[in-house]
Amino acid sequence: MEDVPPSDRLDAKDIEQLRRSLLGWYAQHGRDLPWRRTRDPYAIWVSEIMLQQTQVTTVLPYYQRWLERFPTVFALARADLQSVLKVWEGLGYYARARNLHRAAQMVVDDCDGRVPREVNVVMQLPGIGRTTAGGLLSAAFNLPVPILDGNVKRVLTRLSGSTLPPTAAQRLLWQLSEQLLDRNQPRDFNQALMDLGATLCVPRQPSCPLCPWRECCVAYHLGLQEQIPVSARSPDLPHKHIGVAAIWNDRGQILIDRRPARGLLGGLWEFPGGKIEPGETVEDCIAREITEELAIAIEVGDRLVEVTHAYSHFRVTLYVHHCRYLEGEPQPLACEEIRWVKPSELVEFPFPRANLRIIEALPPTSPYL
DNA sequence: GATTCGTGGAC
DNA sequence: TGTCCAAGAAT
Repeated sequence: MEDVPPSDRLDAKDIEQLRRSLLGWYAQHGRDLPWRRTRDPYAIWVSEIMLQQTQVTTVLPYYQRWLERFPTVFALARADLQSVLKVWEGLGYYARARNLHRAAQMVVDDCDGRVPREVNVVMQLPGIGRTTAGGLLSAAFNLPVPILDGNVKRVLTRLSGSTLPPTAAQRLLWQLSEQLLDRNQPRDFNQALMDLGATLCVPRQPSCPLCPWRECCVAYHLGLQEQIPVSARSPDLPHKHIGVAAIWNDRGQILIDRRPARGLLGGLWEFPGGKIEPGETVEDCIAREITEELAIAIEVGDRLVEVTHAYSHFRVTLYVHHCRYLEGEPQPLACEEIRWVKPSELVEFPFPRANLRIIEALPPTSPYL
């Protein structure tokens, strides 16, 4: 409280007005979303995890498919990780799927399949932080637990006109979120707050004239709604160049490997390859990487496709070549598992997006037969 | 506290 | 076309 000057503090009347106006706006303009039509804590939990750093329109088809494939926490808990990753394929941040799977097993084993109602308990589950805990408990059980996701952060930063440095701002915003939260309707209030940020109080060109909080918004009255919150300049992303091998054996099968369970794209399958060293040709790189990682001999052939892909903190270009398998038993020296599969079988394995584009470019049969 | 985690929408 | 940024958490 020390960092909030008394003159800037909201009094009880302001708070009540803010709650009323927001809930009134939400009743008219709130979005109709599938996870708002259920009170099933598991379904809401799934939506909360999928929505982390991911827009609603992207999540919708995944959410429906997920609940068809894993309708209950029990179904998810007994599924194997590969099938879980397959349903998550394309959604990104795959640790979310691994954590959700593990957390489901914990809830089944320790809580008889019921989602705990205490913040401190749900936050012990992998993949559930403070914001997800608040979203889950308020939406599923109508419990008064605050949230602070990207939308709410932007809304409250503008409302308060805060220009504090990140750490202090974070404290203030959590405090505001908790202070404003309507104890009588925490579910609707939190959902309304997120809708406000997602539909009106957007990063660029917010629709202030339509905003129910216009009168109380410090940024609006200062004309700073475009400047607040201040956006951090993005650092230049490094660009990695990767040689990739589509290795065919004499049975028309192609070699894929499963990445280590943790870290980038953990547990997903890929075509083997590695970074092109300075002064190295793509062909040399592929031959070297395959020797180092799989301990087999190949002949590098024609270029298949070139794929550029942007991750959150770097870019890659994959230079993919057909390769003919010559000899040696493939060893999983830098991966978890190796398989020879027919092209038609590739759809059964979870791949990252960039590799799906390789699969699209792949001929239905080996070019060496 | 700073990094590391994907992918696509929007402009 | 490039850039920002999404219902953040884990390390």
